Amino acid sequence: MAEKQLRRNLAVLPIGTVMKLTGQTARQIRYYETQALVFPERTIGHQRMFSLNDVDRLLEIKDYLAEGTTMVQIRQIYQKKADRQRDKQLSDEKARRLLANELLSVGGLVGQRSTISQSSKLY
Amino acid sequence: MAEKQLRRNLAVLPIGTVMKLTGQTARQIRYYETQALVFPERTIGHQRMFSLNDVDRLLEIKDYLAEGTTMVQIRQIYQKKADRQRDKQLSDEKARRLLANELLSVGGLVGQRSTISQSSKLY
DNA sequence: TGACTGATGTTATAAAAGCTAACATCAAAT
DNA sequence: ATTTGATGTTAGCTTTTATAACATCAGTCA
Repeated sequence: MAEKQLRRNLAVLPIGTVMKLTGQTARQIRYYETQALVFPERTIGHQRMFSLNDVDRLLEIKDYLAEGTTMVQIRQIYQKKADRQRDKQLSDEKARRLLANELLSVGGLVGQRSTISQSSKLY
Repeated sequence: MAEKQLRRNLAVLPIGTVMKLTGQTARQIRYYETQALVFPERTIGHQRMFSLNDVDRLLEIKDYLAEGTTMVQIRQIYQKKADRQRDKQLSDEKARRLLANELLSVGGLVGQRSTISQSSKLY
């Protein structure tokens, strides 16, 4: 019981759902997009589709605004967070590369892969 | 990182999303509803809204049909599952009642409640 | 104080997505 | 040869979403 979960970055929610989930108006949500605070995807017909991560961020934005934080400041907060994230990615990458070299020079066993079960790829 | 999850029975997905998630056509999904295999909720404007549980069930239905199982049979399968579930609910209920009585007759400490954190109720 | 800005409301108009209902198809069962 | 079960297709209508423009209103600041 209780197994598969929705990938948090999968854009599946229309704006109406997001309104209910966040208590924000469509006007607000769309405005936050123009301010580069959230980045919903679009359907072929241009309708916004949000992920759970988007919803979380909107809830955070709500809190920030309630504290009096301005949107420019909020954007900067997320920008810095993204930068740190990017740096971490890079250093992790470097670490992995080093480790891989290490292993290669010793055992030569890189490239082994276990098969991935089908069900885990559904959503 | 990675905390809040979507309640699996919260109806938030429009039929278009469900189509993509299941690979079924709107026609099929709606027909399965007429056959009492899924029970999406409706918006005020009568549009179907599905939960993750609904999506799981639709994927199951897909497998059943591929095996040649008929919809009547599928409905019966779910019916029996629901019946067993109901029985279990009832016997659990009885067990809890007995336990509560037990505790009452000894300590008299029933009715204590811990507060529920706000965030856990968002979705 | 008066103009400006930031955030949101409101309204109009158009397009996309969804709804029901009816008729069509087609393979499998009877 | 019919009937049945599952699905496709089409038409007409409703709901939801989109963009854009104008309105409001509180707070800031010269």
